[in-house]
Amino acid sequence: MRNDYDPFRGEFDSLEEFADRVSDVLRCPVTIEDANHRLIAYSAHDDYTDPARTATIISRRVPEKVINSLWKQGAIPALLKSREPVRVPPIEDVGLGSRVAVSIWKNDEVIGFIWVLETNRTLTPEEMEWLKLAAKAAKNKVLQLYMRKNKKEERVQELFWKLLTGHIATEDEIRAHLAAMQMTAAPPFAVVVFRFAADLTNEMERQISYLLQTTQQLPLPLYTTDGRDVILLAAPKTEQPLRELQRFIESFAAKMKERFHIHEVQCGFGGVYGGYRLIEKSYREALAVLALKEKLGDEIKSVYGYAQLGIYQFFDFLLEQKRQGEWTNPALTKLQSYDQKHQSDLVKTFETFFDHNENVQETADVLNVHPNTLTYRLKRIADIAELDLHDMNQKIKLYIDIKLAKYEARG
Amino acid sequence: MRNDYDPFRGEFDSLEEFADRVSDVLRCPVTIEDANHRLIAYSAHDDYTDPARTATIISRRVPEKVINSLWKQGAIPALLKSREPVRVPPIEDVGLGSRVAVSIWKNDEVIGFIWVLETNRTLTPEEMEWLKLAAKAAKNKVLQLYMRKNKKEERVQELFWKLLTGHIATEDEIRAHLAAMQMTAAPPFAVVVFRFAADLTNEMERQISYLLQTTQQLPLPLYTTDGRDVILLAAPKTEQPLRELQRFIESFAAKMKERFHIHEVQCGFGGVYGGYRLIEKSYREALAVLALKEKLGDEIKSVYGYAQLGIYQFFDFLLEQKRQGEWTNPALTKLQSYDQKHQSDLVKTFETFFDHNENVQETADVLNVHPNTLTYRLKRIADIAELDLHDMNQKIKLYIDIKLAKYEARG
DNA sequence: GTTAAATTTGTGGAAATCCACAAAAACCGG
DNA sequence: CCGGTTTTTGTGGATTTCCACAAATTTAAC
Repeated sequence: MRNDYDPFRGEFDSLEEFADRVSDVLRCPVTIEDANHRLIAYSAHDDYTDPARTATIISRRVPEKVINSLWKQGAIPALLKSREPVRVPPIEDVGLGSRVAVSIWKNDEVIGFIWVLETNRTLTPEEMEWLKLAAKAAKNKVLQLYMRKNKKEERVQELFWKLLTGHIATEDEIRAHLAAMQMTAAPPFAVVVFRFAADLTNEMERQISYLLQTTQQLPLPLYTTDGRDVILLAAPKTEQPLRELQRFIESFAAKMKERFHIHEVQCGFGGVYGGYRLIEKSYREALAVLALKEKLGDEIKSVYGYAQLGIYQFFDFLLEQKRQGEWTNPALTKLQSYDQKHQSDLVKTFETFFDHNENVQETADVLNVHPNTLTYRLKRIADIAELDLHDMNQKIKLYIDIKLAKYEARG
Repeated sequence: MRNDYDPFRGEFDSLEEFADRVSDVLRCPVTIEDANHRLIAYSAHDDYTDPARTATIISRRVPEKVINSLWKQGAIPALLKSREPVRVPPIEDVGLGSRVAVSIWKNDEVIGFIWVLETNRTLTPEEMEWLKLAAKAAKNKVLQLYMRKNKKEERVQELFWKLLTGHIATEDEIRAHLAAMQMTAAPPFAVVVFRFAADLTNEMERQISYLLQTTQQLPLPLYTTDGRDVILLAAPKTEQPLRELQRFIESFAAKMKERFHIHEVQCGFGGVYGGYRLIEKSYREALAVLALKEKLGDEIKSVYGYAQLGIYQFFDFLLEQKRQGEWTNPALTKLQSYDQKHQSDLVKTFETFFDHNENVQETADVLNVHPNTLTYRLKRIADIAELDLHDMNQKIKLYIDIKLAKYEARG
């Protein structure tokens, strides 16, 4: 093995040409990706490619499920840690044949990957060394792309902030801006905000950016950061945008935890609206969700969307009313004083019952009492508070007042 | 029979003396009542009285159930129509023996009654004529009482208005005033307002006053009128004041209808509070109930108490909020547009379901559909509105927004 | 006009609710 | 400590809900 031999010395006009060269040298199909698994270049004259590679080329990005399985399998973590090539055994589930990969570095940062599909042969150790040289040779070209993207990114971010703060004149103007940047963001939109425990470090920003770039659950045309917040514009594509967003957020939080060990991510998202001008509103709503979560904690732990806030949406308003006027709920007062006098838990019982959708069984389990005990207490509540338990209206009012009292105590 | 003979000629020091005289002449126990069936005087040296009379004397008023049965039986209507004596056969249920009664008139108005208990004899026609003379003879004495009462009544009303409008300094001051008027009104209080279709006539005022004076369901220490409104202070005596008030109002409305053919009485009552100073608040709340009933009509037809208004209590606030801000419920919007497009009734279905306490059977009956149809629609609603039907919070929000939209449309 | 989708109605079985009634157990005031 | 009240737990049976599945019907779309 000649250590000083480098088959990739010299200049290449484009990364495509380079990919072809690598492919020729290694006699295998080659794919070059950026740090976020977007396709940068691929070798053209290959006789065989596996389904994963085909899909990658078609959509110009590695399918998310492939990325996920490469994370689980350990290849990507390894590539992010070391400059050595990594061999990945076939993964049938996602149509992945056997391949070898190497990461492309700039200083201490991974800026891309080269993938070599081992179609009907296996790379020799010598060829693995060549692959490392290929990674080095690719560095400058990949970097150029990277810079170009960053510049564009800055302009886009500026636009995003204008949208978030409502400093944009007309819908038409916005469309013109987006077109100028080759953005194909189409309504409806919702603003999603992730809030971390502390201000974001560069490291974290990169990791977050990576997750956002690689997700394909829903289009995320714009994103930016603000202190502890990551703000993104999501463009749900299904008829059930809320569920879509919910799923995205949950999987995002899970990945942050699994892959980067970042826990304690709060999240909120605003309404899903059709117009660009309502992005501001959606942003405000997302922030409102986060503010409420801060206050109410567990109460709305699994709620992310403004729409799912339900009655909490107007709690700030009600609280204001309550504080200035003499807002009392005699029924609640009676229950509270009964609880005090008899050391009982009628208020909590009622609240829990409603928290669990008026389901007797479930509530009884949560409270560790017999179902009959629960119904007995409810009858008692009806007596004491002079409440008609068949009247939704009255029940709702009591429920709201209980929650409002809690809210007041904390707020 | 000597037509010019009058056994009751001459002066009497007191009505007691007069009652004894009548009793002597007719050889029967005698009771004299004012127009509201309050005891004015009774003959003392009687050997036998029936339970009804005993109760009347003990409590200084005719028991309400006795009054009720006398209305049903027809005696009182007859007495109010004619100056002739009326014989009432025994009514076992209420402990009423056979008796003869006559009304005492001043101009065209009945100001009292004389009751003669036929213990072990029956009045002769001649004695019946004497009884008519007795009624005439009693007139002046009864009238004096009447006037005295009216004067007091005026002072009391003035106090009541002060309470209703909050123009009273301290609790002590109020107690002093009440003591000075020999009023034994003790908290807790609630203000009840009956609102009639048109301004009250003198005739109606008398009838209403009659009903209020004769009711014994709960103490009504004060009352006054204001245009179409009759305002009263009620002092519930049980542990369940709301139910007590509800019953009172329903029976009052029923009696207005049965006895005086006055329909279309609206009613509202405010909170039940312990302090005199909160009478004003209770009054405001009672008026708020009436205002809401005007707007919402059937929606809250059977609601009288402010406490039973439930969520409607804060609808004015919410509406204001809705009108100034961009308050939208995308879920509701989606349902509405779906309804429009497919000529369906999803919104109404949901609303009805909640109006009927989430009871499938009942709601299906009301909507005239199969229960399974209802559940199908609910699932559909959950899909379209992206609503979690197991989340009380979200359901409540939608319900409120539906009602709020209705309220807005009318208000 | 045919086909596909959405809606309504039906059936059946497991689970849950509702209700009345009653036996324990805990609590309270004298 | 007793006796009465309140609270908890238990039992049983009629009714209702929940769910899945399917037939019948209506509606919408091409």
